[in-house]
Amino acid sequence: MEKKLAEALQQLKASDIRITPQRQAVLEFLINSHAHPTADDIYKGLVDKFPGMSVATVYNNLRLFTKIGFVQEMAYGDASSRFDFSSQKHYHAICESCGKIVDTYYPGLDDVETAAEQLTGFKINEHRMELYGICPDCQ
Amino acid sequence: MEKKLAEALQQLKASDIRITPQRQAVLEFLINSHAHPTADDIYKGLVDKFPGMSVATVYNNLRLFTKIGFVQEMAYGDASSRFDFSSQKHYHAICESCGKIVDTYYPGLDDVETAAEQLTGFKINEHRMELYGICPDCQ
DNA sequence: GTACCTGCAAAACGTTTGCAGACAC
DNA sequence: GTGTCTGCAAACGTTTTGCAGGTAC
Repeated sequence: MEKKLAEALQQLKASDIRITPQRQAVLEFLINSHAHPTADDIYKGLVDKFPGMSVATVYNNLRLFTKIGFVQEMAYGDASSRFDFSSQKHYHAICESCGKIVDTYYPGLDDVETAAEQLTGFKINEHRMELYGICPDCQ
Repeated sequence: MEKKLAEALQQLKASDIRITPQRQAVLEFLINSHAHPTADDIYKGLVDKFPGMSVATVYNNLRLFTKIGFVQEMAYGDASSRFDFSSQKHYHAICESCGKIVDTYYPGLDDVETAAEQLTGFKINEHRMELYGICPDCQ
């Protein structure tokens, strides 16, 4: 875990992006969180440690991290976007009852991309998938 | 096309849902549109024919249609949701440059659902997939 | 006639922006 | 010291809400 953070910080430094305490805290929160937090979750989680913390700062950094590829923004129907520190490729199983999001893995869906390229003429870079259903707790 | 509309109206009638002119117009717009319109697109497209038309009515009906399964809401990052009259299962190819959304088809991804069920314990009902890339026009 | 639907306006909500001061480098 | 980042508050755009009147059945 600490390794991921150190790697990420190093990449920031290499890109001439300043490492402010707030920025590092947002990054740390994302790496340590397994709950796909919203911007507000992150804000609420950090405002104790950083009393003056602003939501704008959270959004600023989330946008930055998304742009450089550290995190993925997920905007699934719900009111607010969720953010995912994506270290490896995975899909999301979303509970239609309680809204919980669980990571799930499935290999070998790359041929979908080539198939779509032939069908649409797009040059596909990546794909995402969401599986909707009922989680064990809600069944 | 008219067939789809008639079928849909019949299903509404069978569900004891009133067929108001505005409701029918929203439905018709969705069926005839191949452009995955936003709520505002629909409103703008209908306000000429229905001078008093309210956005609230558009949203009311979109929510209703989503609930009974006529349409799918797509909330992909953009500011506003898009709505898709889904007659058959398909996926979306989204251009990262211009935002265009094109339908694409790919068979036999149902085993992903069963795999996810075993991994997560979810009872999966459906899945969606988005392919991100660059469309022919933007390449 | 009655319940549901519409239109209107205001409000709520998540997110973005402008700006002045602060701070990482 | 400089340019970027932060915090604050106001603004923005989309969506929701409450309510009074209207209309499909």
